[in-house]
Amino acid sequence: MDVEDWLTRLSLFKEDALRREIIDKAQLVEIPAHTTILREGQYVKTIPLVVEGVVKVFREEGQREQLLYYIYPNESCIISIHCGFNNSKSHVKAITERQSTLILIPSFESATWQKKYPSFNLFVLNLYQKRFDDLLEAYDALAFQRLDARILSHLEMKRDILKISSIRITHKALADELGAARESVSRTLKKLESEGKVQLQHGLIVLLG
Amino acid sequence: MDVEDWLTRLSLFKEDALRREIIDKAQLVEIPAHTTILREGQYVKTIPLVVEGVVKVFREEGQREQLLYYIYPNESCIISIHCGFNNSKSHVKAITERQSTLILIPSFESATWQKKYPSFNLFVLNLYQKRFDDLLEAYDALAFQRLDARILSHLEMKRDILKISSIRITHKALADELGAARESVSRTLKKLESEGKVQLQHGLIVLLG
DNA sequence: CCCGAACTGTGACCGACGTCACTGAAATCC
DNA sequence: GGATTTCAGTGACGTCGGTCACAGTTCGGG
Repeated sequence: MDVEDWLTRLSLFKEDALRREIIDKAQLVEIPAHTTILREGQYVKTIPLVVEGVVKVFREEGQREQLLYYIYPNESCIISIHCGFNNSKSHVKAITERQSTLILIPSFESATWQKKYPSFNLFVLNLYQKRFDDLLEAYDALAFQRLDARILSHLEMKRDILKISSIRITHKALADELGAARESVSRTLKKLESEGKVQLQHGLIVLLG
Repeated sequence: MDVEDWLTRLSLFKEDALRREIIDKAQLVEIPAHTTILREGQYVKTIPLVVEGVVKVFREEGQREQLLYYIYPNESCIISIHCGFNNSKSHVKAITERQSTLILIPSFESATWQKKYPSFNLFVLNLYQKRFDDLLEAYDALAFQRLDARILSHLEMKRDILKISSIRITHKALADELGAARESVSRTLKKLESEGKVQLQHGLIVLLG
């Protein structure tokens, strides 16, 4: 599979001229799991379009991290586009959650392409919309929900995406994603288990109900 | 001042045809302070473009509210556009902070206008960018900052906008904007006063330093 | 100028969650 | 199959901020 194959499959960009420009200027990369693809304070020169795998985007401060959202196939990181536009630094970090395939599109073209190609403009716009929703949801969770509810909905989200109700994750990793302490997560999971909402095994959480 | 006058003054929309469409279909309204212009669960039919005054946008859940951002002159609420686009319900509330003048633009046109008029497209895009930043900042504050820091930066933000370092606000109102309890805000303000960072008078907070 | 309403200050208390310090259990690796 | 690393469970305790209950202060209108 090369860039052209993926573009055809994604059918995100309608105009032939746009596809040709992307094929010409973008490169396809395979990235192993748990690799940083965007760090804080970095100027962003490419838009990473995820075609396979998952990328996690989060804020980091000191020891704590706070998940913003995940990027799934067919999507990209709005923040890259955002920073490319404003020529500003990134305030977030992005790492691959597992082995992933990305198309790296140079971002300096994006403003031009948005003017020239309606489908590229729509792509960016849809992305902003989606991320805005994601962010609003994340904000909401932080502002109004307690840890038990946050854990549960986080797990449900994972289940819906992976389409498996047995989620392979350690308490530590879960805690990190939620910006919480491992001990609190362990305790809360125990509570959820006693309430019959999950079932716990070593390195594995099974959602019930 | 009518819609046409304001549009000329704002110089946000370049195309004559677009301006004519807006003048034709939009209406200018004066809204008193503290009036709800968008409530939760409502389908949104108009884009409120603020030309004078300030509008506060926030999430509400039970008794607590949580500020998302303010809309100042020349800006609009991205959520209205967002909901118009997806024909989805609003998840936020918006109220005027003071007497405000708005241009209400019917939102069902917005998708068309974005295709037809570059300046309208840019307007929407810039709005998404700005709000995305605002939201990210709000999220950050919630995730990583304690009340004293949040109060201080909130006040500084107000100062920068109003260009006055004496901010006329009650502790209750400030607490609401931060989604905190009044007593905590009062106590924290006292602490900030003893640290020489602010000066307190009845209904007034003066930023020092 | 007085009274009631709105605003502010403060103590007592509590709940949620973070931190520290362990212990025990599973998994992994020679 | 023991040793080591990683993961999970748990008690003790601290901190931040919310809630409750009131008291004191300031303001604005009749």
